[in-house]
Amino acid sequence: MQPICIIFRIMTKSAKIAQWTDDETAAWTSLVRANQHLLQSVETALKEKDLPPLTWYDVLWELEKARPRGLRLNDLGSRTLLDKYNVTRLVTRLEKEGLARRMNCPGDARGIIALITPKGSRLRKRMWPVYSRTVREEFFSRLSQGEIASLRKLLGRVLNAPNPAPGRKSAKSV
Amino acid sequence: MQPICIIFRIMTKSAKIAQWTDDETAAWTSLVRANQHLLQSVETALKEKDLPPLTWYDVLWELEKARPRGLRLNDLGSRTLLDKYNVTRLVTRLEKEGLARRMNCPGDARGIIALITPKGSRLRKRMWPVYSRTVREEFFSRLSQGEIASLRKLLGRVLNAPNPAPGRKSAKSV
DNA sequence: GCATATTGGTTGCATTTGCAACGAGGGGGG
DNA sequence: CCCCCCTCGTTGCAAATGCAACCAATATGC
Repeated sequence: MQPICIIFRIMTKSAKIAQWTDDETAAWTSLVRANQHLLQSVETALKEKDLPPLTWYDVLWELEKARPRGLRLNDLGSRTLLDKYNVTRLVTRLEKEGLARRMNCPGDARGIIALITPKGSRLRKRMWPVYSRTVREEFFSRLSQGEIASLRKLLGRVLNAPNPAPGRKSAKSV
Repeated sequence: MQPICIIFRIMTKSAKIAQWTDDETAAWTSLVRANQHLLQSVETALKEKDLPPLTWYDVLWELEKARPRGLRLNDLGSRTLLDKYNVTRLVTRLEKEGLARRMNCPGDARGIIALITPKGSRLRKRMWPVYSRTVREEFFSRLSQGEIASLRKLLGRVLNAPNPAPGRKSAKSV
């Protein structure tokens, strides 16, 4: 009724979305910073022991789990959230180090299957304690089990929401 | 008493740290993935509107807040969690686009102060709605206010914990 | 069956990042 | 004042990343 109300209405049209509460701001920055800090710690710890970066671990781990049949590069990419050109080059590098190898895909002539080698397995096993211990020290040990569970729930909610892709929303890729 | 117990004891010596519960694993991967997904969404949204990447926003925003006295490159780096060589180059790029400028630091001849220009301010203002809306849609809107608050609390705990000495796991760092 | 789109993977090029070394300036102890 | 060491910012070089074009193989439409 009063002018102020009208102004408020008009403002909210465009500004309401743009305004964040204190909690929202802090939650967002904490998320970004916590993640960055943790990843940084892991990378540093790995480097200290002359071990390759975390991305290598992720790939090796996926290949390890996919043993012995291996994994299409495409699937490897979607599991590790790596773009395909990045997968190509990462696998090439792993291959060069003897940690993985490529194989033609039986059913599909354009597909390539990546396999982990014994050397790759051994490297992954050496990386794991460093990775694992850092995350425990910097992350898990600072929260109770219950808190970890609720963190899982909350963050999972952010991820599992149906995400309308720009342009074409796939029905559901579950 | 039983052998199994002894084996367990021995195992835990080295393996306990390395073993993650289901909740721990899921919490960690959710954290990494949620963060990655959100940042990716923001970057995509910005690119769609032909706007510069998120790092530019962060820097511009810090400079905006530091107006009109500006900010030492060093401080700018610590606020944005950027390495110093990265700050140097980012500011150079901004300068080249007329979004910021450098100034000698009065009290300290080796210091450089970065200032935002009006053009920089305008750009930041144009970026904000895109940034803000994406985060709201993909993050805030999927949680209740209470959940956001507890997320803030939990993640804040991860960040604010004092640097613990390695080898000593605090029983409870609450 | 053939033209056309789509998928899977690779590669060249430009941009960005990480690392390590450097130069200039400042602060403290002799 | 001089020397040593530290901080601040920059830069050269190597590696990683993003983008877009590309080829080969498969799926789709007529």
